[in-house]
Amino acid sequence: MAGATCDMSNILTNYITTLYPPMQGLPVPTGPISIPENDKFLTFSIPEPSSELTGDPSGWAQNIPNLWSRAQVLDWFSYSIERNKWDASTIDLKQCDMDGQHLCQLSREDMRTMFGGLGDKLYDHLCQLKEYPFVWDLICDLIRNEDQLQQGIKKEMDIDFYADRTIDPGYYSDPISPASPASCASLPYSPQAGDSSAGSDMDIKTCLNKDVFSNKSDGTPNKRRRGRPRKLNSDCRDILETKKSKHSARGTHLWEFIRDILLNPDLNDGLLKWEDRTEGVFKFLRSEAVAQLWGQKKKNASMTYEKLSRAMRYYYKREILERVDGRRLVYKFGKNSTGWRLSDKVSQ
DNA sequence: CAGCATTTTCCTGATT
DNA sequence: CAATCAGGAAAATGCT
Repeated sequence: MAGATCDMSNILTNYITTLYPPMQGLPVPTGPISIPENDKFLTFSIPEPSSELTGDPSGWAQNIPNLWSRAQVLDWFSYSIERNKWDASTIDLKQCDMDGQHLCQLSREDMRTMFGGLGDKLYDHLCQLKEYPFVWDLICDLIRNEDQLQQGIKKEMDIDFYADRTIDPGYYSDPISPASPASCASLPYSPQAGDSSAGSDMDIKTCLNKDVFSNKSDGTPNKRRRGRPRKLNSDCRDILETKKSKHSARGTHLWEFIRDILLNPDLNDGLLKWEDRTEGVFKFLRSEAVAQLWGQKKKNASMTYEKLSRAMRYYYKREILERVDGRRLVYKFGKNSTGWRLSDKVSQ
């Protein structure tokens, strides 16, 4: 795959923004990226993104938030205010004077107190940025597995990259939100109007406005949820979803969701663990927490491990998972799953 | 609109 | 006993 590096880097850039809408419009890191391959390193060059806005004068997007300088923090605030079409005069800029480390220590509540309705947006975006390194890990993983990369790109691009540039807000609300252990994980499920990170520019303002008053006034068609209707009562947690945009599944099937958590041990806050990395055997450590996250992704607060596991069992027949007998909470990836293997020695 | 894919929900019964 | 596992059924939603 030596000669293909140039093409590959272009593809990668597209791939990233396609797969991770939260990164849309963000400056993608440029320059060389090295991936260990056997005992040498392969170096790819990531070109300047050709996308529209690249408003990042101080380079905050090139770094993880923790490492931001005061200037970069300030820049990020400006960017966010602009991006959310927020009225800058309502923000006290003195509050923005802090370094990245300080910024990262703020809780969602802090943000709300300091920045009102914008607080949630800021907090969510920050969570995404913290996950940035993970995105690169994933990309590296994909590169190592050329097959998978090709397939993935083809699939994703066929579907929506060339089709239209409208990003489905519900699609990638949180790439791997089990990440951000300290911050996001401890949050109670917070059902903002629309997905908070629903970055799609088109209705971000609407979302913001709804956020403030959001009481699920009606008028919304209120579609039914996927699956057989619940029997009744359960939990009348109906604070959810103001509107359900399109669908959310595409590209994020349950097994992929599980795989992606597994692939990111640093940020995988003890949710799942590999039992046998090479064989693809893994175990749920916090089954209900994983189910909740899955539910969050699908905007379904009533997801439980019980139901999630039913879906997992359906994978046996399709050989996406293999059965592991006698071991509770243990599953194994099957031959029809991809993207989890460490050394999928790719044929030349 | 039909039919398919992929869940989601429920349920009964068996195991751990 | 509480969690899980096993699957069958039925139903929902998006896609082709």
